[in-house]
Amino acid sequence: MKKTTIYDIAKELNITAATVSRALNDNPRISEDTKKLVLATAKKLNYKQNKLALALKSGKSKNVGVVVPYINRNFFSTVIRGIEEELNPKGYNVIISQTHEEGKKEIDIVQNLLNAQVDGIIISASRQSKGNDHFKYVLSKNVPLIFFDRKKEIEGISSVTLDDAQGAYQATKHLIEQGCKHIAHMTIDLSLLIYQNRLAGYKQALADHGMEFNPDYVIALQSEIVAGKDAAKKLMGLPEPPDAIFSATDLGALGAIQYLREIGKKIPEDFCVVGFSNEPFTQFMELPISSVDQSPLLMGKTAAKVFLEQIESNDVKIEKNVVLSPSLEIRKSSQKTLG
Amino acid sequence: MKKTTIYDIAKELNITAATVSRALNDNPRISEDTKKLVLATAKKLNYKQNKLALALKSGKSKNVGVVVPYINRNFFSTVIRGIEEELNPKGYNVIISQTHEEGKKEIDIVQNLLNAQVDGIIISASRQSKGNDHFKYVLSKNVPLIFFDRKKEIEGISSVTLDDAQGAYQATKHLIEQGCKHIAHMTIDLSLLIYQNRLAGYKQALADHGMEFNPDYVIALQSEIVAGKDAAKKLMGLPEPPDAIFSATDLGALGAIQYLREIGKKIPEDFCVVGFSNEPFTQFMELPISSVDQSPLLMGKTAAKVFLEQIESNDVKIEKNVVLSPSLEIRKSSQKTLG
DNA sequence: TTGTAAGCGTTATCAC
DNA sequence: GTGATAACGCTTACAA
Repeated sequence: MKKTTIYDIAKELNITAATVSRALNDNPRISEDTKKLVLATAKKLNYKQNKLALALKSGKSKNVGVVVPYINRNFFSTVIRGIEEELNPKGYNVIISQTHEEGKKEIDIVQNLLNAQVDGIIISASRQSKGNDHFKYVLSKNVPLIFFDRKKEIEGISSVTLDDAQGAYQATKHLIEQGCKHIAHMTIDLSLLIYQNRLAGYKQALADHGMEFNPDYVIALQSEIVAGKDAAKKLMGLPEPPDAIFSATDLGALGAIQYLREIGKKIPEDFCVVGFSNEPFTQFMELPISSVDQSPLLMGKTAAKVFLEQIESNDVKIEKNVVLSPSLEIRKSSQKTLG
Repeated sequence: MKKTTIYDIAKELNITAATVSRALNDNPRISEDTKKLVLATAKKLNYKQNKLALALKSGKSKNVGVVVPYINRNFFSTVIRGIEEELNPKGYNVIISQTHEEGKKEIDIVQNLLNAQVDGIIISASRQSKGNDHFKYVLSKNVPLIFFDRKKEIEGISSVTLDDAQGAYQATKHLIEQGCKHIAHMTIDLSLLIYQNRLAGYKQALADHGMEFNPDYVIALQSEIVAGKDAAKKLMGLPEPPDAIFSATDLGALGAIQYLREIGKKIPEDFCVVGFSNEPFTQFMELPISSVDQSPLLMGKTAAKVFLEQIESNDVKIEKNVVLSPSLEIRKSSQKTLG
């Protein structure tokens, strides 16, 4: 079955394609009669607009590229869902790509999206992202670029991030208020801004409450449960072991909890733990884990809105940096006192 | 910065756009010299092929639509990841859309993807999918359509699914072998084929082992933990309560376990539970939950391969139905005996 | 080996 | 109010 074009409709009605186009676009200079006729035959011939032709002509593909490290991480897939829900009603499609945290892949993907004439790119930088040239290049092509969660400091590029420091501050403060005296911190990759900020928030909270910062209490791990267990073991082997852990990841928190229970620690009575990300599993556990929520759905929607603003204002270089506030979800793993 | 086209290169070299095009496409009839020259100036002018123009001309957009109920479900996002990993290296982009389980949205999305001239559609039918006309329509446009996981029986349409019955059979058989005498089954929506098949596998396993099927032991719930709890409560209130549950979802299994522990049941000693989907959280729990793995990554890759085959064979109507074998992951929640 | 010109399906700018 | 025509950027017969 051949695809019907506006020419087919034109031929059918003995008018010209231009008229058909105008009628379909509800151009006021077209008579109601012809409009009705065109619409009717369009339906009859099952006409569907070819978006590619429109895109080529207009220079707008109505596609937006979304780039994440991995798609099957709850945080990222939920951000994408937020973006989708905001952009689809406006007629945009979302093209997703994953970098697998590779810097090279990130460059390729951005280039590829540009070739595909996307109208914008919404991206969370990969862990090994190299340089900023590919990002600046996007701007030079007049294509809006918006960072979310993991940003890079580049002039003229907007971002939607979480106030990681504040989240860490809240978590640490909460632990202090629970009466914890020696709070350790598990982190991942301190070359990433988000983890630097979480560390900073942790430190700040300690300082604000007259507690000393102990470098031995900060331990970096790979985002895995096993690593969390090992780290907890290490911490508990210190001359003065901690009585609480604020982990920059939920899996780290989980691993720590597993180890602590193995050695007979009672949680939250003897030991408190707070994670970060509010992954779904944290609430499913028999011992639900307190965690800092990153509101990924809102982050996605916000990033999409920033994109739309840039498109509408027609100025790619407007830098807008939205910082979302985290919210601490207090659960059993850190709740000594009720209420 | 204006985008450079092959015309810009042509002008620069005082040749014609056609020659440039051929040179870039490594056409053997172009002299090595001009090729080199073209490539060099292409690089110099920072030329990037406009995929839209290519798509319009060739009729192939190099985009594939992937449609799922929700993207932020581990199963679906992992299938998408599989599709991506298979298709990206072949130069395809993946456009994702979510139906939110709505039949109407499914129709709109399919139509929209067709307008966008996708080269194929890979879809898991929405729960409330209405009719088959929109699917048949895709075929009539000569666009390959592939179902995964949730399929519809339509002649000429390929699918990649899991052998749900076999998975259910394995799970039930395993429970029987653990010595369970009264095995209940939690399901969700029996209007969906996958749940029908899981029920069938459960029944078959019972029959094959001389156990009677008791309709009171089958209970349908919404895919939520609370519902799982309630259902477990109901089951335990029966004159002859079960001593095992095979749940068609992991969340259902989790809810059941929570209730059972509340009333003091020892798992797996007194009661065994097996879930379905092998969601990540099942292994994180303090009491890891046995579950049937659906190998979503493989499912995605396989669906992508089937799509590629259809594209290459140039015949949309080749029906190929791949059925993947599930594998039961035995964990503590159902492991009375070791080994 | 390279140039010419048509065509993919739209929309926009002139005309009339 | 409608028609002709050019243009978006690329590929591809057909010529030369």
